Amino acid sequence: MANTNNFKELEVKWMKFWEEHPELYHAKDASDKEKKYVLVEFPYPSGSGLHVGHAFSFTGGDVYARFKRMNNFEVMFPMGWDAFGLPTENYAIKAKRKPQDVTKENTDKFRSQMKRLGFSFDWEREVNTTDPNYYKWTQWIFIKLFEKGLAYKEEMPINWCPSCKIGLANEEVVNGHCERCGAEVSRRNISQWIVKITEYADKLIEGLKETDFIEKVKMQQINWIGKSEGARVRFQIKNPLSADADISLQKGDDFLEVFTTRPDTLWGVSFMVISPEHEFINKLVSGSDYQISEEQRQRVREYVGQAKLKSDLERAELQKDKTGVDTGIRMINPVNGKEIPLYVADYVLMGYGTGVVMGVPAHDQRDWDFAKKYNLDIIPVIKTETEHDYDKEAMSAVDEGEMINSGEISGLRVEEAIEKVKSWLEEKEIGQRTSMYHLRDWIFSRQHYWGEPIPMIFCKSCAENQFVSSSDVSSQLEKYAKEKNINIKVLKNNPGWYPEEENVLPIVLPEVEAYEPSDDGRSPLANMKEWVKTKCPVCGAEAERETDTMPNWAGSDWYYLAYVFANKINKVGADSAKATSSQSDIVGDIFSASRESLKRWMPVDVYVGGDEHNTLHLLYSRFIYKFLYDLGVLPTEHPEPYYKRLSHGVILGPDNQRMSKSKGNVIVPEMVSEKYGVDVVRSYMMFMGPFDATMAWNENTLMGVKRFLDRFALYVENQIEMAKKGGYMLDEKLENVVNKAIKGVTEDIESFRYNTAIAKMMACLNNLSASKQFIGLPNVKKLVKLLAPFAVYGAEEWWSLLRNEGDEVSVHVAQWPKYDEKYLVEESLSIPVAINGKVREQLVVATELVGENQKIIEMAKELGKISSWIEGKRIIKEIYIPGKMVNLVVQ
RNA sequence: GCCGAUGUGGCGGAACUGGUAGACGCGCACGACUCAAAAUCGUGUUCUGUAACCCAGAGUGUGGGUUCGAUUCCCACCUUCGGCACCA
Repeated sequence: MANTNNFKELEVKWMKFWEEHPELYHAKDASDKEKKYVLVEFPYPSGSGLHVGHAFSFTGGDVYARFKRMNNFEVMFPMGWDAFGLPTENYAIKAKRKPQDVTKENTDKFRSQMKRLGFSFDWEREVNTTDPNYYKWTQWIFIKLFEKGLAYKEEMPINWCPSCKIGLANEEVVNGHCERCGAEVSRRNISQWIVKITEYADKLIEGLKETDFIEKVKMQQINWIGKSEGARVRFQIKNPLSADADISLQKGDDFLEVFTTRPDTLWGVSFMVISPEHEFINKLVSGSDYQISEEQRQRVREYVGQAKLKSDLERAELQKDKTGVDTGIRMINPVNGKEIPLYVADYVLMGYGTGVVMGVPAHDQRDWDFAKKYNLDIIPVIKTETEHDYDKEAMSAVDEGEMINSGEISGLRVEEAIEKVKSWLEEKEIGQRTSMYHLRDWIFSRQHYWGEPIPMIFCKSCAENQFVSSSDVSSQLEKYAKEKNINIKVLKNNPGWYPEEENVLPIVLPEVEAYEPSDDGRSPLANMKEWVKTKCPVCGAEAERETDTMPNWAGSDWYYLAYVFANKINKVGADSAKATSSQSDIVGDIFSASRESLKRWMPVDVYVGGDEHNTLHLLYSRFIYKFLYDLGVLPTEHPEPYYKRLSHGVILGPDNQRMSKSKGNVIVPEMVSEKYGVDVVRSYMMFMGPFDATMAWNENTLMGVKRFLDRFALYVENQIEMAKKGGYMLDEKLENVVNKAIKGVTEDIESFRYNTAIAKMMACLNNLSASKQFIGLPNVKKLVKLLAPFAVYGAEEWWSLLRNEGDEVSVHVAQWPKYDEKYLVEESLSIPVAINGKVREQLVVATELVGENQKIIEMAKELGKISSWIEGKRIIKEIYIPGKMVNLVVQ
């Protein structure tokens, strides 16, 4: 019998059975059933195997998938491997092995551990990002990004991790340190591929409305994108030395542009500040084009020099103490013609806005700090009902009130003023409405081996010839652009760069001798001279392949789509050497070839993942989905990849600390399963607390769950014995217990409240076993089904003992039990009776009397304790909430 | 500092739209079984007062408010956690 002591035997038995019946968990493309796409984040297959976090979140997804499957949905619950990445590469270097082989080993290990834990993954849809037939399409997507002008090459300072020897995206730098290894990040100039995710900033905000993510996740996404609406405003530079001086600013020769979210405060501007990195500063200190004294020029030069020495981190740390220098330049405020000084100060960032800000000390704390220090005017332009002391601090972030000291807009309310000034700026062509984003473009190049090669070719000859405007090359380029349907601008913006021909994809990672990245920042692939050498698709000259690879995110940006047509991704394992580039059955791209399947399965209904991926992975993958959608290869109507996002919690070690090898508090699911059985571990993890909570592992609580499962097993056994003896009286009360459990468990699983679902089954079993009566085998079967999503092995065993002719071969595809309303109604119920809101006694009434309000109140008053409570007192109010309670207000 | 959460017994946590606070589990106490222990089973378990109760009072971070009635709604504050941080 299936108690938790012979669990090993059962696990072996049923694992084998499921292995022989893959159709149980296979998601059919063609089926009359409604679809349900349940996705859990695919893991990075590390060498140490599945950890508790994996087991926990996968179980959460698995319970839901099984539940939906039993509720007659065609469920897709796939699994794959996000297998590119540094740990494998580092391990391979150390162990002198091929990353491909290491990956194969790790994924095999993960797969078998997952099978043991009883996850109902559809293994026919397994994908692996390092499979050349998978990354063929990752590369294809990149080519499309390039063709649409969303990927460009740029020489730019990047965040460089000296320890990992890799460029990092802004998103991967945490407080100036490498997210992965913690080393301090420095700056380095490297030519990088950049993806223009900023182009989708608005769509990524808008799209959130179409999802059912929890508020927290939506806020994280919105904050990360950081949209501010405002206006650009041009301020004239007063009195340049000569009108035709060789000064080129952003849009002309004699003005500087600022970005402001509050154009209404323009009358309060008493100075301007420019960032030390601004191009104008270079011109100012090096030339003699502006009428400022040599002394001032020298002071600016010194200040800029000092600012350069500070790291971003230092600059941020010194935020309270604002420093700056008057440049000597005077600006003209366009709204009132007032002359104001231009300062240079490092609290103004070059990377946001225009690198120049207007100082409104009365209404911005930073400007106020600066104005106080340099004794600049503080001009209030907004008046609110409360008095404000401008000597103490700024009155910042005021979004209501009345404009004052502001010429023709004085008297307007703030919102009106903002609108009016914006229109006025546009009318007079001094500025225009615009938005700024905190989100930066996405640095897509990595200088490592174990990643997808970026499928681009660089032709030096083309790059050079384009600029000497050889008409011959130019026409060839135009011809190529036309043929490939690429906007010629894209090619001109990236001189010499062309995508690989689609029909040669995938560009397979060659096997190299050494995987170590070089200190000069080039990827190990650069050493593969033969591989690097190729022909220019435009001029035919000798050209070079890109040697950078893609970031980790690339493969996970579209994997939820890959599952849908996994059968078309010709799996050849992780061994690139055996890869074939021909997939004759696919004409054009695999997305278009899979329209029907995509239509059927997308979007993902429930996406289970960790908080750590709520910003980056979610944002990147939503971006790629939207891009593919706009490209027209996704046939879905929903412009978002995931409908619901579920953020799973974290399991801490028994000491209430995050698990780590150094603390020695790591719980390994495989070991615990070995000791107590998979069913116990799964059920315990789901019982610990809410699915999204942070909880400490506690073996005592686990023992409680084990006891429950043992008692359940014993109960089933006893019931079967009783059935053999035959003849039983149906007890309505027990029917009520069973049906209440069905209702409760069903509702709880539906809303991912697994902990209370299990609690309800415990309560149910406690009630049933207390009675020691036979409840009938059909009822026993119902209970087994309720437990099936959690205790997958035990349930299968009990089912095999209980099933009749014609029943499903596996409990996991059996019909989920339905409760019967008639058993939910109890004969009588007990209504609490309160005096002044405090419950004093229970009134037991027959259910059919519940609606008779007056009668109930009278009965309540007659109860012994109640009558003594109200004796001699005046009843002011009598309240009866039908079926819920009686409250008598007395004085 | 800003944004978002969070706070309930000795502990993990229940209480879904305001209606019996503490489900379920752990722990603890007592009892049964046992030579004994473990395991298992049974009973009790928010706190205070009482030998004890069908007794009384207090009680969901703090202070106020709305209500017949508040863990739940409103206001102010505090704690802890997560994210962002000179973003103009």
